[in-house]
Amino acid sequence: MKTRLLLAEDHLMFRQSLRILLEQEADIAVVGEVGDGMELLRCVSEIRPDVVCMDIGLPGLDGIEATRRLRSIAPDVKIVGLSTHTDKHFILEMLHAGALGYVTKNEAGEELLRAIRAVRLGRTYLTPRVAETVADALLNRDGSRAAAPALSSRESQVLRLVTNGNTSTQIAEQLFISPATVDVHRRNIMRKLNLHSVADLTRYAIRHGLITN
Amino acid sequence: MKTRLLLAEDHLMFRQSLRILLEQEADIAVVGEVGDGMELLRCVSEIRPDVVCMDIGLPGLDGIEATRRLRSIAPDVKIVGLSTHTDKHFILEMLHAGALGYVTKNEAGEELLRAIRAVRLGRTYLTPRVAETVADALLNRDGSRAAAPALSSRESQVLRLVTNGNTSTQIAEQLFISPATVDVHRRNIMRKLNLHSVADLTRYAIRHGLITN
DNA sequence: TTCGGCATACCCGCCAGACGGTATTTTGCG
DNA sequence: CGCAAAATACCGTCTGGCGGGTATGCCGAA
Repeated sequence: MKTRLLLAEDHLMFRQSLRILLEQEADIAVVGEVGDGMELLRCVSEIRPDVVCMDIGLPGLDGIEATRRLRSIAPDVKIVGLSTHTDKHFILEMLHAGALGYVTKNEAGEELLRAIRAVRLGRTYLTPRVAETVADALLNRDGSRAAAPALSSRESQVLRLVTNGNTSTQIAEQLFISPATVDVHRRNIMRKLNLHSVADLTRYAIRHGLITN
Repeated sequence: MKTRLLLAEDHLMFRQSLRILLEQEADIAVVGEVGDGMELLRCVSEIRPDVVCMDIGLPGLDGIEATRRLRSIAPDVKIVGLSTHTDKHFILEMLHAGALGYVTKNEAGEELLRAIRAVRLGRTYLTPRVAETVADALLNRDGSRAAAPALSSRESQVLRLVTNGNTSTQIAEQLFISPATVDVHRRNIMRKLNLHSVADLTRYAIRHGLITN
């Protein structure tokens, strides 16, 4: 019995070529392709795949949210996260949402095959590189916090102001606190998020909807 | 005689599967794969491909700069730009740098084949969607230019690197120019755009599709 | 109650960002 | 060919980003 696979990936060209790669394998049958999260949820009950390869960057409904919902409507469908991101944030969110495997697009197709075969059997599979990232996150003492490096409300506020182009002094004036305190907040934010420049912070803030663009 | 093709694409998995897709064609032979821009420039004189499929998001040396340099060291090699971006900035920069074709990853593999076959003959090929974007850009020149004064290609490149979290020194190393020059570029960018912090630049770059999020 | 997280605040230093000039070479275009 | 623009490069100054400490009071959870 072949593994029934569904590809959820927004880049058509990648999806097409990945399909060809996967169908060269004797034990895998690609039974469907979708290009966005809503489409995935609509057709999964009809297609009944064993495994879904889920890109994180899906339009409409992102891969993490799609995974969460897919778990609730079809708990026996196994999910492999597939992404360009090596960022631990994405990996942990994806696993927490219910993915059993995670592979980055930087890795060989062989890795994806391993992941598909493992999750098919209900096992988890992380590529060595991904596993390393997860291990690092766990060893950083904050096992629970590492998944969602939650900022305090004050820190979020400072982050928002920093990424809107304010200097520490300007922020201090707006919040009626000392510039030194703002500085400490910013440093704590950077430590928590493992980011080290205003540009990185700004991209993070936009990605997480803290500021509008 | 088959078209000798070289793939320059940083995501290994996409590269592998694209290779399989392309090699199903009788008139195409994939003669090499590289994962970054410097590697491309090193091996192109040895491999002597007819056509290079160039991803814009190459690490080390981005696709636009790699295209520019490739044109100077091997002018008879035809280049197809390949990117996730549909933004006119990227498309125009890439074409200006010397690419004959441009295809986005959102499109079918068939489009890439058309582009490869066209540029092999020295013709240009833009997918309909890309052509539309280019046409829009040309027609809307007044409005867009007035609102946002055009950056030179070098300036766009520096802006991209700055807003990706690089320091002037790092940028200088990547572009093989002096940090002082990078500094001048950044100041010119800021003057032209009337922006005065890295955070502002980053939001601008994201808003205008110069960098991904 | 003790420990950790949070918010507040300050010390230090280093270096990069921001902004002001000036000057040369290269290049694109009419 | 000649000009304008771009790209290259250096000279300053000064502020702020960034990271290393340390310390205080408060609060909630173990």
